[in-house]
Amino acid sequence: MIRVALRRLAASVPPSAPLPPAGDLLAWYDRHRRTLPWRAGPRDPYRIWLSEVMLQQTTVAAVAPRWLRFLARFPTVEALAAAPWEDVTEEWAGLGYYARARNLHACARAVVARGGFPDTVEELRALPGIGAYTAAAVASIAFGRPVVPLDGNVERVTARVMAVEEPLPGARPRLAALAQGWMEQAAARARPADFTQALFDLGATLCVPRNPACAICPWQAGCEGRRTGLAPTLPRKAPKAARPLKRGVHFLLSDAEGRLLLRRRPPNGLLGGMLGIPGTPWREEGWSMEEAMAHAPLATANWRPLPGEAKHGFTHFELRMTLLAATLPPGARVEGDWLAPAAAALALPGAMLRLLALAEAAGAVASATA
DNA sequence: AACGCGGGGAG
DNA sequence: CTCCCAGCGTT
Repeated sequence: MIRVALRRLAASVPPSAPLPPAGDLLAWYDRHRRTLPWRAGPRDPYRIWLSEVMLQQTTVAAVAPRWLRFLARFPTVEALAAAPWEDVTEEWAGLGYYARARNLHACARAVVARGGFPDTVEELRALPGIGAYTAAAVASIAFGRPVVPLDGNVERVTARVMAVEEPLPGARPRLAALAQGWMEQAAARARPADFTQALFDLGATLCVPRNPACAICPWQAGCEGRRTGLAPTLPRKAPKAARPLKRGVHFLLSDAEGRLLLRRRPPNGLLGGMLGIPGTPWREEGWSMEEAMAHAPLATANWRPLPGEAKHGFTHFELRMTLLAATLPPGARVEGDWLAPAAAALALPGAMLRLLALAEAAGAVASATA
C-alpha cells in the first residue's frame, strides 16, 4: 500500500523546470489561432467528434473539405445513425483507415440510442472508435472538461518544452502527466477548450517536427528544449528494430502463348488475396534447390535459374527472391490463372513486379511494359 | 508492447 | 526515399 502510494508520488513529482505559463500560450492563441471549419459555428459535440475521428492520423488539409462534405450529407448524429452503411462508406471513400468509418457509424447509433453524447472522458472512451485521445479531445473541446488529449502535437510540444529525453512510446505517460499539469493552472482551467486547441496550433504551426520556429514561440523564455538546444531533436523515438532479411524462390511458368502462371494468395496475411507468382514461403534461412523444388507448381519441367535477385522492402522485413523459369510441357495441366505479361503487370503487387522485371531483363518473358 | 491499417504532403 | 499526420483495435 505504502509502496504503491510512494510510486504514485514519484510519478507526480514536479519536473526540475517549471511549466511555462498557460496564459502566455492562450494570449498567443487569441492572436494566431488557425481558422478551421469545425471551429466556426456552434460548439456541437457531433461536429467536434466528427472532426476528431477524421483527424486521426490524417492532416488538417486533407480533412477540412471532407468534413464539410460529410456534414452537409449527415448534418446531425441522428441523420448519420439513420443512414445505411453503404452511404457512410461512400462518403468516407479515399480518407483511409476505413475501420474509422465502421466505428463512426456504430458510435452514432450508440449515441442516438442513449439519447446524446456523454460529456465525461470515461463514458466517451467506452464508445466505438473513441480511444484515450479522442475521449479527452471531445471532453475538453466540446464539453469544456479540463483534460489534455495527448496527440502527436502535444507529445512534441511537451517533450521539447520540458526537455524530455526519454524516447517514445515509453515517455508517453510522463508526457501526458506533464501536459495535464498546464490544465491545472488557473488560466487553462478557465478556458479548457481553447487551451487544448492552443497546444494543437502551437505544435502544428511553430513547434513543428523539423525546423521549429523557436524565435517567435510564445513559450521560448521557459522552454528547456530551447535553452539546452535539444528542441529540434525531440521527441526521441525508440529505434525501430532492424528489418530481417528473408529469402524466397519463385517459379515463373509460361505456356505456349507466353502467358504466365499466377496464383491467388491466401485471403489473410501479407499480400492477402492478391495474385502472386508461385514460390516458396519467405524465411530468413536460405533455400537449397532441392528444398525449393518441393514448392514448384510443376515438378517436371525445364526449370532454369535466371541471373540476379529481385529485392523488395516490406515494413517488417527485407525480401530477396530468386527466380526459376520454365515452359509448360505439352499436355501438362497446372492449377492457377494464366495471364499475359501485360495483364499480370496490372494485377500483381509490387513485390511480384520485381520478379517480373527480373524475368524481362533475362528475356524470359515478353516485355510487360512495352 | 507490437502490429496493421491508407493516403497524402513536406523535406 | 523517410517521416509525419488532432490514433484505434487487436493480439
